[in-house]
Amino acid sequence: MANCITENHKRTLYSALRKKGLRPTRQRTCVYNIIMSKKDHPTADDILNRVRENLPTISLATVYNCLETLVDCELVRQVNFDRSSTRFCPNLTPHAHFKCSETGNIFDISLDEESVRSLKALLPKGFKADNFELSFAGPTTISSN
Amino acid sequence: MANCITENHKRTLYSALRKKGLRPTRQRTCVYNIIMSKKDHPTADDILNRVRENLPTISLATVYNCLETLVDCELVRQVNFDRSSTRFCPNLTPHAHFKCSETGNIFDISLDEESVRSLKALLPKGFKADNFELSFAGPTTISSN
DNA sequence: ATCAATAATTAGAATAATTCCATTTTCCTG
DNA sequence: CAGGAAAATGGAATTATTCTAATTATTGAT
Repeated sequence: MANCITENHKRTLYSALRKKGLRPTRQRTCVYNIIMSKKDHPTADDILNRVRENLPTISLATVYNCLETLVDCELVRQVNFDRSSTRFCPNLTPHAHFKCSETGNIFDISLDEESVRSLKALLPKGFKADNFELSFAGPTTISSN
Repeated sequence: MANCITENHKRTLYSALRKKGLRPTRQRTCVYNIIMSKKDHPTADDILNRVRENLPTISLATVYNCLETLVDCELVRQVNFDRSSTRFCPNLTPHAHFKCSETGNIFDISLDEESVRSLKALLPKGFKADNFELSFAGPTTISSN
């Protein structure tokens, strides 16, 4: 079953890479699988540690390169909270983020089409949003999503 | 007239600082005035350069210290776009930001009470937002606000 | 006004995250 | 399977920011 999911991911990854004339390397595949296999928001360093279980010699620079590629191919998303390390997110559906002020946990807050439309409607004439980022911070009683 | 505004700011600053038992130093006053005197989104480095016209010997560390103090006192706001330097914002009213993908210009998009309420209403039960950040990116035909 | 106590400023070193660079390795094509 | 392009690698470099230890400024009490 886990393999099944991975096979699906493989196809998604390969076709997205091919579309841009990029090669499906072991490193890219592994970084992508690691991100897809856990619905959280790891930093590049987290990802390095997880990937090293499979590819012990991968370097941090390569992790950064792979992540840049995956973001360019719109296979994963980048999330920034203030100045802390960039985090990476497997969720491609429209959503906001909530960072718990007590635990630091990050939650995806899914947004339906209507909410996205009303968000973009906040912009006055002359502004056209290609993308947006909405993040909340505060306390929560929820401990995981 | 410009002096008038500055006098107003001085009062605001002094009382906010006093409330926290902090001293109104020349550096803090100058950094605050510089930020209030132009409705843009300068980085710490921008602020250093502007402040040095009045206080040629101020150090970058002091600028960072002053900014931290001003943010703590809720006299100015901090804004982050991706990983680029933190920017500072004199606008304390509820607003979003729009970053022009062509020029890099940053615009404040003001939000009325109703919009703020509907933003916070996007959160499911169990989440309580102390604050939020909403930023858009894309092209615009507007050249300055 | 002066002084001591405390807070703030300063320059430069240190840190953290990320990017750059030069070299080596891998992958694809013929 | 050889040659060329792309990617991976380790380490150095860069950028933004914070820390540190020494100096200076501010304040409240005399």
